[in-house]
Amino acid sequence: MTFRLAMQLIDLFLTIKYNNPYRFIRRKEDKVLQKKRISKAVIDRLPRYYRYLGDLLEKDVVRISSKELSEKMKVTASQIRQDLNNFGGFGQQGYGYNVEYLHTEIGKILGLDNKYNMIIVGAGNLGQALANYTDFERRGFYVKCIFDINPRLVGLTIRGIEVKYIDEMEEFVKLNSVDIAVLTLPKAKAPQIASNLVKWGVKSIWNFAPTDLHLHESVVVENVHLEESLMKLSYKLSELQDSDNK
Amino acid sequence: MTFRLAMQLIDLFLTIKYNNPYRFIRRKEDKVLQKKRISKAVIDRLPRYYRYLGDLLEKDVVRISSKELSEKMKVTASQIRQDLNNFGGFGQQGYGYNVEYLHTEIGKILGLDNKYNMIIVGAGNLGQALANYTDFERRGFYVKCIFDINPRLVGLTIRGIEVKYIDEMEEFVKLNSVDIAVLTLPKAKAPQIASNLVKWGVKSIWNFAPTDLHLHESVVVENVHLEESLMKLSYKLSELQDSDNK
DNA sequence: TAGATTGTTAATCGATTAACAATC
DNA sequence: TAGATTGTTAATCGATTAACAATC
Repeated sequence: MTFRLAMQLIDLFLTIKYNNPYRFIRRKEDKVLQKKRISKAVIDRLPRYYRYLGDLLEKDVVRISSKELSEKMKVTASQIRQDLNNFGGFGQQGYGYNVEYLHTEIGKILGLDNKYNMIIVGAGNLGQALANYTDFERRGFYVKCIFDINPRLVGLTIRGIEVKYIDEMEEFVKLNSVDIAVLTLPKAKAPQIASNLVKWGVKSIWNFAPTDLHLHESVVVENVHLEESLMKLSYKLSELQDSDNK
Repeated sequence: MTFRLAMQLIDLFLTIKYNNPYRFIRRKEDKVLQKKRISKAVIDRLPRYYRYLGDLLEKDVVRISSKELSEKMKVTASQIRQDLNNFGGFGQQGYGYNVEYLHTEIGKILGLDNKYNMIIVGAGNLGQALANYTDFERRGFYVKCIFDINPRLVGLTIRGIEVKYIDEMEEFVKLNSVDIAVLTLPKAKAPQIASNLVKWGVKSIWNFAPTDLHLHESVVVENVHLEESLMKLSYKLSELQDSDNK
């Protein structure tokens, strides 16, 4: 009862001072209670911030201002501050941001303070390459098993990770908590296998097959379409040649 | 002289009919002469249109309306029409779009009617995986040579493509027309090697090293940052769990 | 305290969607 | 011709940038 009264007094005060009623209440709702939706554009930039902060950390840089960081990253300081303030105030007026703290906090936002179990489906060249990539483990992503349909690949071991026959996948997924399934297989097989994996309890798909997967909205899908990336490159190349010819 | 007079008459006519002076001339400038800048968002979507049209083509679909396509691709029909009309009118009122024609035209816009010579720098797992990927050739991207610093990899042959010692790269690039260099090497070495490649005449870089390359603006760089893609996935996963807990 | 730099509001810019006349 | 669907303008929406008061 006294709390409510106090809030009302604060509101009154703010109303008079800023001509802006319910400011205090509104802010609380926005950030703490409502958890407003973050735009895709912001999320796309977060890993890049994380990478730059990691690089600074390696160089033992202790603090950085949004202006300095903006010059390194070739974005505006405004955008950096705006982006970060979606998640909270990580800086300090007159000082800037503490590099280690901000790095850690963005890591938490990205979910890098968790551990993730992955399986790779498709032990072809790309699947093997990803299994060999040790950097993922540093961020908490662990490849637990690889599956393939080709008997010649079954039994292989990559960095201690076994390649099993695809028929064993259902049991494995049901017995183990698999957070992420990496699909490095032909596009014809991807939709069916993805759908099964989800049925068996996999929560997210890192999809390298050149097709869009239409799964239940609660399933997280992140696509890596290499061919599309290469096409964008060739678009830019042709554009360049066109302007040269003028 | 008569041409100019005719144009002026058309202008006059349009001015009276549409109360919109110089419409004819303006359109010509916009699309044919001026070649207005296409936004990144549009270019990002082009390869996806290309892929869907390719799929339709395989299923022998002859025509498609923006509405039908929009339902398949889960975008708005408006966006499709708006996107395509950046490059020209490919459709026909009352009919829609001819799938094969549109596919070919988007291919041309993406520069897929050209051939590109590529080299891969870094014959590790990812480099080898990309060298083995035959689908690129179908689109006109040819891997001519692979280079590595590791003597144990030098001499290897992948699909007939030789792995050469990195010291031979300068000569190779200068003697052959290399359009695209694929960087699948550690981030520490990427900036220096990229800079050298550009000096020797390479026009574009497909960069898989987890770092941003700062090269002359005339050089096309397309990044594939796998780790960042995985972080976006883990962000979405944590977001999901947060909302489950509510 | 003075200077610096954030957090945040307001202004601008650009991209998406809606609407509809043109036209096949 | 009537129906369908584009190409294109206008309206809306969202994201980026600018500005500045708050404050370390």
